[in-house]
Amino acid sequence: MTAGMIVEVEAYHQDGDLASHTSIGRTSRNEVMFWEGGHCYVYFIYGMHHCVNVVTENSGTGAAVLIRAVEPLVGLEVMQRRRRLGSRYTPCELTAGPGKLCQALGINRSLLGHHFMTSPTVRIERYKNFRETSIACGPRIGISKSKELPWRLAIKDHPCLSRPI
DNA sequence: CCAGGGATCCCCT
DNA sequence: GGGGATCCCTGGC
Repeated sequence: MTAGMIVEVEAYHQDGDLASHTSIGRTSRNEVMFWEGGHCYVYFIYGMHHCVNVVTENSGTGAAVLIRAVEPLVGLEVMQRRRRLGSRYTPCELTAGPGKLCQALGINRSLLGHHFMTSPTVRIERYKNFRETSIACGPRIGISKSKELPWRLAIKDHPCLSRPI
């Protein structure tokens, strides 16, 4: 088993967000983003990487939160093998980035459409509470449209962020 | 240390 | 037929 604490996310929404996969309407690719909140939306990008999202909102609304960084907590040796890192690495390198964390946690499209509360292979549960003042927000990364939306959220100054916020 | 480019596949136009 | 919610390695300073 591998596990970690989510430390950085980005929100995507059908309404007024041209960077969202759902901004073009419902297609076979983005279908799961229109399901009930709590489902797992995984997509493959740049020919080599997976990204994992938690669907949000009610059924019929195309919205999700992309998980961008995790602090690794359980199964670090497994993560190291999956990431194909040598012996010199810092724990955060395992999971500080949306593609990296999918590789480290073994997430691929076989999990597409699973539910994070009921799936036998992937789950999200409450771990810690953070004050609102310890959360930072800023522009999302790697997009060209709707850049202005401050929908990247992260734990302030956490060492495992994909980039400082 | 940083900027640039290649890898490589799926889905939409 | 082409772009993309990325990553890693290279080359130049």
